[in-house]
Amino acid sequence: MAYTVKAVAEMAGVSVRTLHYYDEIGLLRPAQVTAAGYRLYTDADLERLQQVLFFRELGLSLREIREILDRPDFDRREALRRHRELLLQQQERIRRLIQTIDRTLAAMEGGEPVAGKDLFDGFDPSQYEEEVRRRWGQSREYQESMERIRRYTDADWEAIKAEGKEILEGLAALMDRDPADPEVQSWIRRHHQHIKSRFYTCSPEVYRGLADLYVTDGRFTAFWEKIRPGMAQFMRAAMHAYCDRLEGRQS
Amino acid sequence: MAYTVKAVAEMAGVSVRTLHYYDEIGLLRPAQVTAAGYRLYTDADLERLQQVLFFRELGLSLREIREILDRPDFDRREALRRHRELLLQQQERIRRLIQTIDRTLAAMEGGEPVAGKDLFDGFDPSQYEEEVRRRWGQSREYQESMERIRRYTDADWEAIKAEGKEILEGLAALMDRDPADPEVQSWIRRHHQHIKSRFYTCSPEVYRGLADLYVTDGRFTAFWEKIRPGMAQFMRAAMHAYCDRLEGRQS
DNA sequence: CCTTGACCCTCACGTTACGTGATCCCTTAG
DNA sequence: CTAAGGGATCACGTAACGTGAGGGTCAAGG
Repeated sequence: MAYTVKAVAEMAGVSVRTLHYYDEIGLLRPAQVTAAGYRLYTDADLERLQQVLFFRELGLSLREIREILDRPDFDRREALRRHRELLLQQQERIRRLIQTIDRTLAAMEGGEPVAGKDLFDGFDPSQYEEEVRRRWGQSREYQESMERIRRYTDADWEAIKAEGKEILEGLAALMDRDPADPEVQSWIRRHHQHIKSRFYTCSPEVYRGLADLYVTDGRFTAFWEKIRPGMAQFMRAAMHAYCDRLEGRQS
Repeated sequence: MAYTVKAVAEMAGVSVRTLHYYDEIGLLRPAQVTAAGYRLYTDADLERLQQVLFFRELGLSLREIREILDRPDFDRREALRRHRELLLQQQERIRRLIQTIDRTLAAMEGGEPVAGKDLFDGFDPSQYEEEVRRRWGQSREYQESMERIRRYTDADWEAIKAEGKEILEGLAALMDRDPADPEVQSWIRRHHQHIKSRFYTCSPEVYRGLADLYVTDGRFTAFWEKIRPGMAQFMRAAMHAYCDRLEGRQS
């Protein structure tokens, strides 16, 4: 019925120091202390610890947790709702940070062109080559694609680059429209082969992804990173082209 | 050409203490120190400070910023990309936390029923009454709606509650399907009047929102909070019904 | 020349939620 | 009786400053 610090620490998956600290700040006092100063915890203490850990997991401060647990008249729902608001703000902030980083990366990579085969502005396939090889190296499509690429001349690269630019601008134009719009569907079908030949693989998810381009950046990026590493960066370039167009700038 | 701490602090919008600290840790040493120990900053220092603040804004630690700025061979892009990964992880974590809070709130509110007119499980309109009155109190629809509600008997409330449950389950069933699916469109049209009479207002955005239900939770919530405070909670209840259905549980 | 007020400096402690020793005490098995 | 394996209490370290305390510097006005 009575547990020592070590026992509790192991059961709850926290350190002994943490229990000492919770005792110190009055968040979790052991039910009993022996003459020798040993802390002894009961099942009720364990239950309280579980609650503490739950709220800690949610990101509340220990002070707030103490308020919630000690004051029965404290409005827990209101506290949770307030905390939820904070989390939403953090989420929004992080979203903006990621956006800024993406723009910065794009600018940095625009500033120092890779001079050789920078297919699309801001998309450098060589950077992901290793991972791509690991994931698709065995597939016939990959082999064929590499073979094709090996035979390209400088003029070919120029043509491909121009074509890529066209695709980017097409994507930018698409984002205004309804994905169910037959014109959009037709555009996707028209460019299917181009995209496929360049990116080695194209699953049904990619089509849905193209139609889904207008969704928020967070989901957008996560989606593409899952489907195809490196693709997200290409898609972000398209996003930027779109934003530029919105702002009336000509790229 | 030489600025004192105060001048720099005001220009950059940081505290004097912050400049002291940056000097102390070697992140931003002033170009010159007078015999009396006064720090004097140059334009070059200001420029460096701008860079420091930029990276700080992105959430990098001061140690990392020092590495980035001091080592010209340091791969800034790689550092940014790594940081971006961290941010993505944080984002995912926060998303899960919010989800947990929502479930907790739903459980808490299920645990202590409001006993009176809890229309739908987890949706308590009285909670938002004040805001609703501020925003729509003047409208004729609101007045009429309140008048109707005032005349409801207990049996009416029971019926409405049952109907609400049906709508929730309908929504849950919808989420598997393509929003462009004619059946989905028809469902939305069928229930339009019901939803409208219950929520006082229904704009075209709401229809698009219904069709958009399958998007990620973050965007989902933000969208509904914008369209109609309190609606998000109702919609989340639908989400939970959906999840329960996925897990084979019957609610 | 002296004062006044604005500015500058260097400690040094407080913040959060513990991690990491150092040093010493208690309990129990062999 | 002893050794091992706890347990306890300091006490300092973490990141990025905020917030005084106590004292020096500088330019302008009397």
